Amino acid sequence: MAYDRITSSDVARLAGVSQSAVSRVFTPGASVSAEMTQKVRAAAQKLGYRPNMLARSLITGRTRMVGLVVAYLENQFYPEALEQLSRALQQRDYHVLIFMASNQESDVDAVIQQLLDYQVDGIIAASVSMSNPLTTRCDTAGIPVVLFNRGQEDRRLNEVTSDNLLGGQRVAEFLIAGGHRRIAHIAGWQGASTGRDRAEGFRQSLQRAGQEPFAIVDGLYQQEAAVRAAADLFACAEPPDALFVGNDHMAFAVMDYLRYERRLRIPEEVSVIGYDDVPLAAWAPYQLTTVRQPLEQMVSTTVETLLSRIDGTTSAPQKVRLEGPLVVRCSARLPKESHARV
Amino acid sequence: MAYDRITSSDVARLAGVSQSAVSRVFTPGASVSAEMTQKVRAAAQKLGYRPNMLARSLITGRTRMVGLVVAYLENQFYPEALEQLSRALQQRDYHVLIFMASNQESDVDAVIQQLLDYQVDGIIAASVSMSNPLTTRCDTAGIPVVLFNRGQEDRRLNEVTSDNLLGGQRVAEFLIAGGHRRIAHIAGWQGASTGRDRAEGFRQSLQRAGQEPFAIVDGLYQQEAAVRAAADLFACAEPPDALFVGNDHMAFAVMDYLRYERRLRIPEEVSVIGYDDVPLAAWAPYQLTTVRQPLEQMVSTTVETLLSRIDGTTSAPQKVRLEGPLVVRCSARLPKESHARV
DNA sequence: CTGAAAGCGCTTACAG
DNA sequence: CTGAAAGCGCTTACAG
Repeated sequence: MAYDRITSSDVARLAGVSQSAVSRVFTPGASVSAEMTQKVRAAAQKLGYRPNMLARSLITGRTRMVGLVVAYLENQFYPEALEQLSRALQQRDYHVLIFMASNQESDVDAVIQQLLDYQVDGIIAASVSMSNPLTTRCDTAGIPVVLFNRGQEDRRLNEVTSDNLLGGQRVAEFLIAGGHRRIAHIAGWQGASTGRDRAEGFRQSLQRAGQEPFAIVDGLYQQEAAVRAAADLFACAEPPDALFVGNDHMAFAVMDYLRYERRLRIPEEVSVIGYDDVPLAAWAPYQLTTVRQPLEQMVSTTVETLLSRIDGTTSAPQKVRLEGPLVVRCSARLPKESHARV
Repeated sequence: MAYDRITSSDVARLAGVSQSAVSRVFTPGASVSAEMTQKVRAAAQKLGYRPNMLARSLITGRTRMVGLVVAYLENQFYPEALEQLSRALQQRDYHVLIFMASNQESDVDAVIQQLLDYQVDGIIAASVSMSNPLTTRCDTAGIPVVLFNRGQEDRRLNEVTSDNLLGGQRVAEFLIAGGHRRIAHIAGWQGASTGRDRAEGFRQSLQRAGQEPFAIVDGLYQQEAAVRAAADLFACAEPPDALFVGNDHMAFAVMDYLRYERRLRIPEEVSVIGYDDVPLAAWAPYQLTTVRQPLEQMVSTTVETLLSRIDGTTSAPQKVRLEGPLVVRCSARLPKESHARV
């Protein structure tokens, strides 16, 4: 290094005390006299000294870094989650090492391995799944991981999701109550628990009401795929009168397609309901009726869960499912006796 | 630690070699025989050993971590930038320590100080400014910082921006050519170089054409402030016939206000032009004419600049200004002899 | 409360 | 090419 950093020994020399004393002054809870504290702080100040976190971490076994794995930031839900997660962690004096991953498991695994190399204290995986071997690695290394907005059948993994099954049910019920009879679902990616659960809830409620779904197609959480699906759905003579789209992100693209390409009026000619309630859903051009994911709660639960596992307070992995309301706006026809359900 | 990690000594013992040998096998470019490599790798494999990056960093003085400071992820420009920046860095085997900061300088400073504590190799500050003392700290510590999408008068800082002055000029010229005579500017935050430069370019071109701006008001890069400004502008008898809005994010809110609150048709009754060309600008409801920020180039330039400064290849800080085109869509009236200028 | 010493898990001259 | 040893910048028992 061309630049010589200032170490605790430099401070000790200047203050005329031992290096251990300097260390203690910067270790909360260590026993040091007021006089010592003052002398050391003065010297540290003068030299611009700050403890090297790396060296500290090597000994304490704690880096106060949390790894965050995230897939795509295109869907507005994720930047929001990322921002809130970061802020919450920052507030508790944890820092975020971020990794972008594709949905491919091999990619996720590589990324998590690197996180482990950096000795993060815990991992938050947002909307990606982990392989079994990697989960084992984290487990034996004692690094807790919590899955954010994604479920996976592994008891070693913590999970925070919203109640997607219930959400899917509510959408179907609302649409049925609105008098729709040809209800289709452009589903979230069926490789993800969220996509599957929402579809399953939808299916259940329809069946309970004695209706057949018009169709259920996988939109893969991608706008292009969703629009293609919509195009197929509306190519026939008797198209759907309602569309449940697996998330808001796809729903926006579908709405644009329906209005601008097919010249359909929403909700007069076709109702559309989304999932997530991202900020855009409330904007004037969309006014999307959608199921809200309780982001704040999801974030705080995720952070609490992770930190308490890091502290060793909680021993058993938790699977938390949070409820979110259907937010009624103008993209879907209202039930006869319209009562806003927020 | 309840969990004992596997160290190079463990591997050395199992392989029957020295600890240094193990280290060499995992150090690219070190001289080791094929036989040694094979023995060590086998043992490492068996134990699941991976070098501890922290310990390595302590010696090498390089963490291969880059600090990224970002303010708000609400404006779609930033998640995009963040994603691309992360991926580019990841590809070059650097990792991103992310911090959210407000626009307050004190907050930014605190955050950067923490980045320094973690011994990051370099810092990217997206749309935030740094105080002088902090810049000095980074400088004496030998930590290069590059300002992304923000300029600041300090020769020690690297900078990557688009040519905001030119962009502002082009917008004004386009609007003038379109026959507008009452052109207002809801500017980007005047506390930021981007906001100031865009406004200045706008002013210059108007003046050159012998026009007075209808008004220039600070929109603070916030949607609420921008809408308030628009409300004021349109409260009078003879409102503007064109609006240059300081970024797309504000422009969307302003368009919604104009259309849904004031029932104005765009561009028939009023033209709107934005800045950034985020993905949303191309969506059907907006079709926003806007100046593109060449994000890919900005990202790659930022990464190149930072890494070459980290490597010590480049010694003098660079200020790079990249040009971006005016993307003509449908939110602003076209000049008489309409020739698409992309 | 304070200091001398050991050690966290590595890399890197230094001999051989 | 390989090993023994020093050392990166800290924390933390251990004596006093």
